[in-house]
Amino acid sequence: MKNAKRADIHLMSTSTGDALTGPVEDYLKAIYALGRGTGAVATNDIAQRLLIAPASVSGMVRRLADQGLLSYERYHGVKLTERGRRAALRTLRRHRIIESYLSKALSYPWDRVHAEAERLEHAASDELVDRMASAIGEPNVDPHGAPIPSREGLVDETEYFPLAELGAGLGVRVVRVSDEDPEMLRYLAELEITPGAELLIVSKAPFSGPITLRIGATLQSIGPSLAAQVLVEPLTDLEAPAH
Amino acid sequence: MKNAKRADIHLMSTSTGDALTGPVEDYLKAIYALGRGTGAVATNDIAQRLLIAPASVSGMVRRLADQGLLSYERYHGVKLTERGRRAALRTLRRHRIIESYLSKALSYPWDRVHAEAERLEHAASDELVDRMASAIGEPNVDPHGAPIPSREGLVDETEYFPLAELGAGLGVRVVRVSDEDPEMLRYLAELEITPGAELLIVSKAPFSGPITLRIGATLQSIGPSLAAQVLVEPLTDLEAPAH
DNA sequence: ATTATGAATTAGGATTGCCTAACATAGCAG
DNA sequence: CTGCTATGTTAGGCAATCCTAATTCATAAT
Repeated sequence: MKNAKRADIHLMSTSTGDALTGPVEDYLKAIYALGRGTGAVATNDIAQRLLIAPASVSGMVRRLADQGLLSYERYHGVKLTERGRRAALRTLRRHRIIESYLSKALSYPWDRVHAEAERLEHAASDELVDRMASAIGEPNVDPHGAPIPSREGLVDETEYFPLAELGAGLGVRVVRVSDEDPEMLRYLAELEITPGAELLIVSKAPFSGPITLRIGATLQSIGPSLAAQVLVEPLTDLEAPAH
Repeated sequence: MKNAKRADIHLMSTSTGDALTGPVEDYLKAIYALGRGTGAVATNDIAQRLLIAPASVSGMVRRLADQGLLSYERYHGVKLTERGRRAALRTLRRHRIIESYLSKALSYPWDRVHAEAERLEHAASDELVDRMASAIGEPNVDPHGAPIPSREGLVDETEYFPLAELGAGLGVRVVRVSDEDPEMLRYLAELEITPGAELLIVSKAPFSGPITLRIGATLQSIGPSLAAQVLVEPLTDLEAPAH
């Protein structure tokens, strides 16, 4: 019972009594993202995502397993338990609500909401997050199009297509873009490639060449690595953009 | 140069390049509060305020001195340096802006804004805090009446009188109440003893007895320890409340 | 079946913050 | 001026996280 107070210091999220630290929440988020909810994740991939040495991940992962947040077999990767998954989704909800709130209520620039939310998600109480959500009308997606888990821990897990993988001639609607790189986000905004935008894949140069898109009235070419970060859904013929 | 990354983890406030941890910001705030800006502070008092063992304070205080945030002589208390004072005021500004924002923009209950701000102040960027401030019209005081330091680190340091120290017969305006105890705040709100309220000290029972106040049309008695938490300014005769 | 290669783990450290127990100092009371 | 009591400090530890270096394991290629 000694040192009982210790953990209070970086204690997070003032909520349903878990009390996870910031780093722990980050690990869970990373594992969730890498494993798409369920599915085994390699410790090296966690390390890479969090910019942490692989050795450090081994240690942390053991502790998380002890806490029942994930199951773990030496040398065989990691899988979130139901508790771990719920904790990850709670953090994800916080993150995305905060992003949405910053964007809508405070006109926070969309390329920077991610970084800000990355810190606030560990400090905001459930009450605050809920107030933010209701202040902006309980959105279902964040500014980058990522689905926001419900209070009950349900998420839309629909999978969309990376723009890079679809063929020329197809009309698509942008559903979601990757949110981490501010510079990329600024560029995408400049091209008007944002969630909801409709565009036509005009052509794809071979050998991973540039992809030409018609966006509104203009044509733009983007590289395949950028196109891989843009998730889209095909438009039905009925709603195909006029050409 | 090893372990250079370490500090990034709990790194705060994304700002003018300092990068103080949450605990460090808390120490500086405490020392500022106890020393009223300048003035020597006893390590024991810091310990008491932060609910930390005195021994722990000795250690931390040495580190803060090494970082040039305070000056410190063994056995003779602690004093903020100019840098320390500026850091404390920055945190104080964050705290109070956040409180004000939560209260005004999100209707956050006034007895809980303190606790929430206590965590957010270590995570919010300067940009966010500034956006919050301008969203609510750059307030000068927080919901409890505490003055908000300017971006440049200036604060109104006017001293007011604890209600407990003034004599019967005097008309006063409530300027500020202590913000830490939610229960007390709820009670004060119930009595309508909130910043801006005008009231008349009707009588003071001797031997630290209750103080009777006329608030609007009603009479209320409060104990001296509560009255010590309420700071007021005397009304000029011209604006004395009608009786 | 053996071995190279890459993935993952252990070993050994560092840092921040906090704790308890034991010791030291200052400052006043006599 | 001596000694008590307050207050403060050191000593020794622990827990969370991270790091580098060295080692172990899994597996695919010989």
